[in-house]
Amino acid sequence: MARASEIAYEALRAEILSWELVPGSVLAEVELSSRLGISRTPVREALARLVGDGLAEPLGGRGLVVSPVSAENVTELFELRQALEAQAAALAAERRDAARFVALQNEFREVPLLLADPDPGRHAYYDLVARFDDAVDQAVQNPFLVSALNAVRTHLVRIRRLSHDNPARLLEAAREHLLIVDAIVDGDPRLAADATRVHLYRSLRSTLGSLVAQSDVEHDDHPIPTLITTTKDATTR
Amino acid sequence: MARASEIAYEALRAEILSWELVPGSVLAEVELSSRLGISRTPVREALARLVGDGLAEPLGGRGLVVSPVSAENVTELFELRQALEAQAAALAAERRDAARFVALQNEFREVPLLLADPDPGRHAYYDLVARFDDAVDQAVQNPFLVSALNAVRTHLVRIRRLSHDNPARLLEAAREHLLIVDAIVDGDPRLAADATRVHLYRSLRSTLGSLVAQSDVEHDDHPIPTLITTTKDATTR
DNA sequence: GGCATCCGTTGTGTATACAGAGTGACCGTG
DNA sequence: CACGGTCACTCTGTATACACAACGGATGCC
Repeated sequence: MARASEIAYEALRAEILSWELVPGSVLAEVELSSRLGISRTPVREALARLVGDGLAEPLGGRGLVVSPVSAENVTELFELRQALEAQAAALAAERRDAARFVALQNEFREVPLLLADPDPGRHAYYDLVARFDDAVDQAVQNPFLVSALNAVRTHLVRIRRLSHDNPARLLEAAREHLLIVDAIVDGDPRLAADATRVHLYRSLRSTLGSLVAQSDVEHDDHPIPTLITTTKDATTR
Repeated sequence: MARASEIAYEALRAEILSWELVPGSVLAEVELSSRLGISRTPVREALARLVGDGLAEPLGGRGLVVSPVSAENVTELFELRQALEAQAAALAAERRDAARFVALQNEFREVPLLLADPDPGRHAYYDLVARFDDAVDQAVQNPFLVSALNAVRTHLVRIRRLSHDNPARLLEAAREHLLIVDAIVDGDPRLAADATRVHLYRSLRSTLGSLVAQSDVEHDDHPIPTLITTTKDATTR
């Protein structure tokens, strides 16, 4: 059995990323320690790591809450993401193992067949993107860059629960990804970076559109101000 | 009086950045708690934050050490830094408060006069660069990007102690910075990003040259393998 | 009836005590 | 003399107990 603090961190992180703990939820140490069946000490360590990840933040100097998610957050996050992923794609194009990306190339070409079935194909596509990200991480050979990318991806997981990509968008995204993979296979850093920026620009536009739409729906049905807020400051550390 | 864990974190962080704690130093909880005059609990919290910052790392699963610094680290760090600072400069060019950067422009123009006195001018120049960084941070209005930049700058502080910039390099750097400021004042994002990449490329070359030279000196005088290592893995989180 | 103050409760921050595991040294044997 | 085993020590990980500060409610005064 691993350390209790590690278990607590993984559990809380998973609950936050899966929206079981919605933004704004209070993270009380005693409540969590009793719920997780461990003492307060490892819970404190887990909470400190969550604050470091930007998933939790202090609330008025007393207590912690799950950090909010807003449209401003998404735009700001994508500005960072664009810089990181464009650099990663460029470096991957220079240092890649060609065979591995040729294999990914073939997989991305078959995504339209994959998405014929709407729901199982969705997850298969997300798995493929995850494998692409792993391949890029290994190709760049840069712990600093990979660490920063993983931090961004953590926040993206929460956002993905907000914006439900429609099948048409997924097909577009697959074509955009394929272009990135092509550039990496060709060893063209400039094109890889530019194709990445194109993909992320369209992805952001799609995400924001989905956010606004869902925000309106929520507003009509039952107002949940904690889900989509217009808070401008989400301190990430 | 602030929290003891905060004091411990700031103290240890300062000692690591100032090379009072050299890379490879063991960070034992009991020793630190007695030295800092506090109990182990806040020390543990401080150490956890240092690991999160990448300033400390586990050693073989038992105990923590101050993370090493190597030439590979510097190159990798600059690959991340280039992506972040180029993006920050571009966004700053779009969103800047023109007056503030015009003031910086005048200051950078007078750096040659400043560096007439070698030693006091050095610190005055570093202060100017710090104010420039602050101005960029405020201009970009992006907590995620600023947070990532601060993480990189933390590591740069340690590296700066290794590579002593010579006056000629500082003059060059000032000219390069001035070009970045010019681009930001002109509201030219593309030029701001490109000028930033030029500056960082030359800065990296200078740093690496200084590193190798100092490494040789150290090797001749008294070998300190912990200072300049060829370790390829520096886990940053 | 409204507002201010006081007290109780709750929750964080810190200290200390305990358990388990790994490492090192020392002793015994081949 | 060398190698292996065992014991003890030291370290981290966890639990618990205590102190202080803040928030909320209730009560008394204006």
